[in-house]
This record gives sequence, structure tokens and C-alpha cells, in this order.
Amino acid sequence: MPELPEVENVIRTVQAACGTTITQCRLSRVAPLVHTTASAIRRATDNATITAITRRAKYIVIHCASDTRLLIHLGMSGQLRLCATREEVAKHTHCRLTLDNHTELRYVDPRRFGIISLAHTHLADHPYIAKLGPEYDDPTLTAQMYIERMRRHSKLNIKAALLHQGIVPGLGNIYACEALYLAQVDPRRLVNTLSDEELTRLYQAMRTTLDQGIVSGGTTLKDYVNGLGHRGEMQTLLQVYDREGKRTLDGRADVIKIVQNGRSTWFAPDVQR
DNA sequence: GCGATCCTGGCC
DNA sequence: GGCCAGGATCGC
Repeated sequence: MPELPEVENVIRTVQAACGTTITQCRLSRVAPLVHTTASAIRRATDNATITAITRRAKYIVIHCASDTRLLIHLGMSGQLRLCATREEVAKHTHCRLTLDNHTELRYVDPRRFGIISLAHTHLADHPYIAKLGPEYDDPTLTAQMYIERMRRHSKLNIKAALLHQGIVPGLGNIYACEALYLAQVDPRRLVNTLSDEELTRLYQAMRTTLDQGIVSGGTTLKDYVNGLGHRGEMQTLLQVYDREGKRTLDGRADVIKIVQNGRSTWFAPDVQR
């Protein structure tokens, strides 16, 4: 479900949890924990005040006053919801953080591809965080730096490179297809066949696409909702994603679907070269 | 670098 | 019943 714009909208809509104190942490046995245990999470969150909720790539970071941070990745089907305590608990709710203001943060994930983890010292030292490239909107990430990072993976097709979270994280299947359309680049091309000019177009396109996704509240294809349960609007603006056999949204060209590295790619061969 | 794999649910 | 899905790790 969630790519960077969806995760950004989730963290923005759960900010009311900041300043509250966690009075209870309930983890189901099927919660997908990584690099930690249920007891470590209970210990870290017990009576902890939430000082901030931030995002790193597609990870949600819940900062506790105790200097520990709870890391949540939503995987394919995860949701983080800020609910009234009395609200009915949805199926596949794996973690409930009860807060001292009659609300709860609930992590729900039917497919269980997401993860919950813990970072004690520097966030950047966490094994999963350490592998990530710089944020797409990092002011120090110039087009030139982006090109250099891309060229370290010369043998990848450009679609796979856009999905590679170690280069610049945040794009998933939807926004990668959309960025390639905006930049007018054929997803099948290898990085080492792209000119600096084409990579610069992709640098700009991925930034524009992610910004647009954030501003429009994320893409609700099926079940994405933000932390308050509201759907996004970006699905009404997608040019190519899931439009096999149709025209692009702007009517400029026909869309076809191919499979790359096991994932569907939609693109318009007449305008993506 | 690439394919298999984790898992549930919706759709054909 | 089989296929597909917004992700990413792991082993080869």
C-alpha cells in the first residue's frame, strides 16, 4: 500500500499523539517484529511520553522521551491509525499503544509484510535505516549527486533503480511508473544508457511526483487511509498506473503493461523513450 | 542483480 | 481454484 507520500500523510495525521504518554502496549503474537522482541518493545514504551513522530524514507519513527524510537514500516497492507480507545478493534490489529488522552495508536496489517522494530541509540545505526539513501527532498541532494548515486548501479534497469531504496528511497511501484512517464523515459532502459540530461529529468520528476502525492493526500487504490481514516486523492491524477489498454490520463498516448523483476510496469511507449 | 519468499484477501 | 496486489529481505 504505502509509498513515501502515504507514509508522510500518515505521520502528519497522527501528530495529536505527540505529548501524550503511553499507558499500555499490547502486541499480538503475530506482530511482525524485526531485530527486537515483544518484551523489549513493552519495556521501551512503558509509561513513555511520545515526543515526536517523524518519517525516514517509508519508515514511521515514534520518538519516546526515554531516548528510544519505535520504528514502523507499513509493508504492503499496513495502517497506523489514531483511534478513540472505545472504537472497535479491527481484524489484524497487531499493536495497540494506549495513550493517556483516551486515544490509541493502532498498527493494523493483514498481510504482515510490515515490520515493527526498535532503535535505541542513533536512528541511522539501525540496520534497515543504515541502508537507505538520502531523502528525496534533502536540500543537499543535488541533481549531480543523484546522477552519481544512480551511476553506481549502471546495470539495473531504470525502473528497478527508482525502486532501489539505497539510491534515493520513497518511490514504490505507483510513483516510479508515474515519475518515468513525467520524465518521458522508457522503464526498460539500463541506467548506463541514460544521459545526464535524462537522469536530471528523472531527478526532477521523482521530486515532483512525490510532492504531488503528498499534497493530494496519497493514493487510495483500495484500502489506503491516513492516520485518521481518510482516503487520498492521488488515484484520480495517475497518468499511467493500472491503465493498461487505455490512454494516459492526459490523453497523449496509449498505455501498455509489462513485467520487470516480477513487478508490473505501466508506461506509454510512444512518449517514453 | 534476480528470483523466491513472507501473508491475507479480492477478483476473475 | 488461480492469479494478483501499494514492499523489501535474503540466498544464490
